[in-house]
Amino acid sequence: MAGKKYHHGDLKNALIRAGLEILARDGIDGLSLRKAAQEAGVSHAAPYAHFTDKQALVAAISAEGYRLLFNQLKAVREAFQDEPQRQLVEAAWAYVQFAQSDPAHFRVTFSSTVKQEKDYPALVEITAKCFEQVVSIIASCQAAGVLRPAPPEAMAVSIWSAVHGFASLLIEGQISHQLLDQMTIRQALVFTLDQLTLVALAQGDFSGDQPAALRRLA
Amino acid sequence: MAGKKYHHGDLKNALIRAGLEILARDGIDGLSLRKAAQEAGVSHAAPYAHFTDKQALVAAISAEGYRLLFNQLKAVREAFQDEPQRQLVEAAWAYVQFAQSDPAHFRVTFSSTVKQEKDYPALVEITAKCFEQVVSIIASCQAAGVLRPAPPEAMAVSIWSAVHGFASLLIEGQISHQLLDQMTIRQALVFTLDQLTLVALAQGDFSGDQPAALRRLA
DNA sequence: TGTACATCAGTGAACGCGCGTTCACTGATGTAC
DNA sequence: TGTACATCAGTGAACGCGCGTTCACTGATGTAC
Repeated sequence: MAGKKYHHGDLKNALIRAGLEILARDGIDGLSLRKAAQEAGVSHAAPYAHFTDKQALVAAISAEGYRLLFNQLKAVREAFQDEPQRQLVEAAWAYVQFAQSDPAHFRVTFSSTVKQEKDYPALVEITAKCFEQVVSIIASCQAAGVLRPAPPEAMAVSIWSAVHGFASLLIEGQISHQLLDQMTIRQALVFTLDQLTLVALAQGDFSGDQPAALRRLA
Repeated sequence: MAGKKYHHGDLKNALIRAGLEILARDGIDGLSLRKAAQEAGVSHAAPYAHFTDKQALVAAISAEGYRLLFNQLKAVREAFQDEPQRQLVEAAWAYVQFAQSDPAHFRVTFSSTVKQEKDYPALVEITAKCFEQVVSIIASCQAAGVLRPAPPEAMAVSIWSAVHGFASLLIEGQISHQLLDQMTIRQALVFTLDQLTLVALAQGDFSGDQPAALRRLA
């Protein structure tokens, strides 16, 4: 769409996309406004027409991460409308896949460096929308007897903690290779969720042979 | 012990301590070799006599974090020798308190920036020792019927994920204020652990009024 | 349809900064004799 | 006990770098008439 014109046309979004590429390629410490400008094919001062400072770009990138996640969570809820326990598994899996596919973006998204300021209402809003999706899934799992009855916000924090911790430890390379030799990442995730639910998810899981994997480990 | 002598005497450890102070004060991006040298009262080139590069100092600081945690886990096991479920709660609590009391050190400790290299055997070793402590606690909980029977390494990953996730979300400011107004951090942690155990921890918990807190939320 | 002009997204030079790292050096320490 | 010397932990100047941010500017765009 945008050629080599003087006016770029959609530089703001181009800078966000550039930032995502830099994160994927160079990691979190490699992200700079100057590099984003260069990646977008624009002089290093141009970004200041669209972002007041570096933090504003980081906030936009973080919001983009939440937006990505929100869309996935919504899609999962729609795809498995009457299967709350499957919603739970697939939502968690989407979360872990986000972390795996772009660890630096995942880290930026959930880091607080930006958040404490209230200067980014769009970020706050999409964060809240994400959390609502999680709470909805949790509530429907409780209604279906998949999760214990308890205040859904509290339960959401517990489940989210487990999934977020799993994703974090995974991308930081902290999960023992011994374990990952014996089972797939998805199986390890479902095993973890299984500890939190009242019904056995693993047997209903689509990858099939988790019990065998566990037997091998024992 | 060390005055203003030309030879410092214990510069290596002084640099690690300096690094910890900088982390606490300026956060992860504020950590530099030059600042650590200054904080230790030494010229900015002096650290190179003890660390080959910046990464080596970071690795040492990470190892220090694991050492801290290891000591706490060991102390918990010794203090509650025949109460596995209390070991579980107090170990998790020690972990969360580490994160809360020094978030930047906590992040550095569990970040992989360094770890992939095998150049830091001391770091790898203390990491493994920490994980062993966790596995031991989990295994004794299983033996006591507090946790379901399953390969303890797999169970350890699940529990660790939940606790690590909780600690991470907490220090990134992601846990809803609404929830934290209704219950203490310890209560929220115990609630989470409760979802993972076969017996109710909350009632045996020492802070007492968690059920009331939950009732308030509902 | 054509022209004057306001708007504003971009440019490029310049600023000051802190960083990691190297290098020739120097001062203190401790050991061999 | 005293002296020569090797060792090595520290110094301070210097390197090159990329960064965030500002500033006077310029070129393209679109609107009023």
